[in-house]
Amino acid sequence: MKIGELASATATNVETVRYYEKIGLLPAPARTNGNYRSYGVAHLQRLSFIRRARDLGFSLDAVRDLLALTDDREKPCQAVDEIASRHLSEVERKISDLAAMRDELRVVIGNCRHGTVGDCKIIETLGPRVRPDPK
Amino acid sequence: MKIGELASATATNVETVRYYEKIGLLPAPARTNGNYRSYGVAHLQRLSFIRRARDLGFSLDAVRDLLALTDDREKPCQAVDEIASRHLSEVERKISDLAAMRDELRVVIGNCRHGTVGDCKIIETLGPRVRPDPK
DNA sequence: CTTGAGTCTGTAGTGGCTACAGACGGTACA
DNA sequence: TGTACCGTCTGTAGCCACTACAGACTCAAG
Repeated sequence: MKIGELASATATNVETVRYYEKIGLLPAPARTNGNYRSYGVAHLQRLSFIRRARDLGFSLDAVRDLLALTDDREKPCQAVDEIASRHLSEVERKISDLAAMRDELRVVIGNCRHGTVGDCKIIETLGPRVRPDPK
Repeated sequence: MKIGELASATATNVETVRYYEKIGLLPAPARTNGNYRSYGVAHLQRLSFIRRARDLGFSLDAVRDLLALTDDREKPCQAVDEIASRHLSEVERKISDLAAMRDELRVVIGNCRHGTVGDCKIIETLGPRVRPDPK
């Protein structure tokens, strides 16, 4: 399988595949006579795993850890659970941060009376919350 | 006001203040005899605005646009409203992306039977969804 | 035999900072 | 007066996870 086929089979950019190889996430495949990368099923499986984990928001470091764990089938699953759970809390934290942003943005936008910038409530709300001379 | 005071008054890193100056977001201030940056109230206000907008998730480019708008008080507020509204939809999109991730992560983690990696449902769920030989 | 698509390596850019290194300024205390 | 120490200065490099080239090649179709 050539890199373009692998890439399209996994909905990945060709450049990204090469990047994963460079950072050691995907093993370097054999080469054809013309020096083209030649991938097998194992590569396809591994890249699919990586993509799916990335889609779920795992960092490349986390993916690396997960991949390392899959190599030893005897290890307890706990380490995997831990990585996933840590990531879940991270995602939940991001959601609540964004939800707070969203609520505040709605208030800000809701105040807009569509006049001029001079009496724009959005600008005003964004504007300086200056503490009176902390010095 | 020295850079450290400005920074702590706005909960910003000193490096970030200098970075904002470098990219033209914050005007270069006067210097003292010893070549220290010397800020006035206008800088404090501008940086407060920037920080608040950043806290609400606006990109530096959006902040730049907002700042440009605040300079002409006669302009209609519509442009401001547009930037903010566009940003709000962006935030809402991110929230729903993350919520989808969260839901899927919960399913994945919920499947964990705490055995060994060999029969780990997390790894399995993450694992290759290989379409049978697309060639 | 040419054309065009795919692939190769290597480097640089993105956003928004953050982290140094190495030199200089300013102040508090001995 | 020395000295210790903090803050500040400039400039450069690093972070994440790619993405976008440039310039050279391989290969299959017409």
